[in-house]
Amino acid sequence: MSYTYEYPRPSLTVDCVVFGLDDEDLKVLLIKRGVEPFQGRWALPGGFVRMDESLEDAARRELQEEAGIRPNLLEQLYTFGAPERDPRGRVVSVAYFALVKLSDHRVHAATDAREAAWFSVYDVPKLAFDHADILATAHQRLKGKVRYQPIGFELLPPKFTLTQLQRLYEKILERELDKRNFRKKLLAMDLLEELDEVEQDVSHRAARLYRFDHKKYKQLEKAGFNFEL
Amino acid sequence: MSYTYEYPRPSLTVDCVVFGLDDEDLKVLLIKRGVEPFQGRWALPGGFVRMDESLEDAARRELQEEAGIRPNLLEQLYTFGAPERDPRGRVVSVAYFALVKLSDHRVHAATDAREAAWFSVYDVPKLAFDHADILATAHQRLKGKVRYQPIGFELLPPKFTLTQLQRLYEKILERELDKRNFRKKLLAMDLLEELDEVEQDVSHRAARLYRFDHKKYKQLEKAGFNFEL
DNA sequence: TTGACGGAGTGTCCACCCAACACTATGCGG
DNA sequence: CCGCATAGTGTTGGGTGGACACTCCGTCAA
Repeated sequence: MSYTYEYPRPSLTVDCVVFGLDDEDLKVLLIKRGVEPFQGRWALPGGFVRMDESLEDAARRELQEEAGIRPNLLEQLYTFGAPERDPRGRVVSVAYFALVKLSDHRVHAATDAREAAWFSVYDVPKLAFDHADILATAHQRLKGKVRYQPIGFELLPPKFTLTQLQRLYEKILERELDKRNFRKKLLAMDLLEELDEVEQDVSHRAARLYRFDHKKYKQLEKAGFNFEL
Repeated sequence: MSYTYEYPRPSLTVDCVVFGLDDEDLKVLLIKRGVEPFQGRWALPGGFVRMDESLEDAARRELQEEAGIRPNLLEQLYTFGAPERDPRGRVVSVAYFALVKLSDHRVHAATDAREAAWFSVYDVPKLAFDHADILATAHQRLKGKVRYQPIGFELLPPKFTLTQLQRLYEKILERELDKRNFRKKLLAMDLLEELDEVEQDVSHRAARLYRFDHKKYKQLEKAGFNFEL
């Protein structure tokens, strides 16, 4: 089977930068390449776009196939099209940006046929293609976006403590925040539902659990409310 | 001449949303299509990406060819890849966002071989393909971006009055601003060079001219300064 | 020449938001 | 029951943003 065109066409791929958060660090999902080029090198999950699927569908499909992941948040990041970015020829890649709750996915990624693993974004091996550029772009986007959109919650379990949330922001923004000011601000937004539950299995006073109220956020957003910091 | 591949490939195009500003309104550049599909319909300037040029180079080339325009600012906007967006088959388009000083380009665009014209963004004819979506995305980006990056200056002549600048923001943001507060804020940023010149040919007191200091902005930006509103 | 018109240019006050800052409360474990 | 680790809680001062109105100046026409 082959396909013939009157003019030459680039290949089109999608690549995904999937972030997760655990107790130590902000993590990114990588796949070890099984074939040339860059065989054995770590790379972002991704692959060729099929003719009958949208770009976002392609990204979701590749994540499902390569790592068994269904992200909570998936959005287009940037399209990388430098002529020499792939040694096989002209390949243009539409990069996507995804956030997952690591607790849901830690096992999955490691047990798939292909070798997949979470790496700290501060300690990433040498990557295939221009994937280091893509990762850097995504990391920058995360740092910028987290401040004015409530996407941090996509990285936490559904029920979380305010301290967990604060740690999340501290890790992503790479600076320390004041506990009292942080709580004041978050609670004042009225986006967190205070649960009648506390965290379990801790050897000290247990903290109260909260849940992010997506519905209320959508309402407030329509009314012109702006999440910030 | 023909090109054969083992797997099918989408076509890849770039489309450009070029904004300009004149005394009345925010304008966008459109080209009248001379061929099917959508012959005679207005569309964004754009075309196919060549195998040896980057995406941005393709966007610049198309703008030059179709409208004789070299934009002051050109950045990638979003990639549109819905399977049915082009009746000719699968065509994925990388959209670019551009700003020009209309005074430089008003004539050029109208005198080129192809029919090109500036339309108010509030009164655009029915567009070809999904170009209305692309335009809407670009317009939204402009509104968002203008508030926290000093890109408005790319729409004005090199020397401008504070009132012109204020009108620009009012048109883009679609709300009125307070004159004193606006001046206070802009001048406090220390990014405008006060010239020893005033505007000419006005039938009232002439306003002082200013110039945007790109060099100083780059310095301040490195030092962590954030332009805002 | 002078008066009217049109837009240029200028300062203050108040309300709110943000950053800095330290102690008490509670539950667990030894 | 005592120590430890983390939870949880208010006040203050400085700075910023928004509201607000009058005088200045150059042109043009009577």
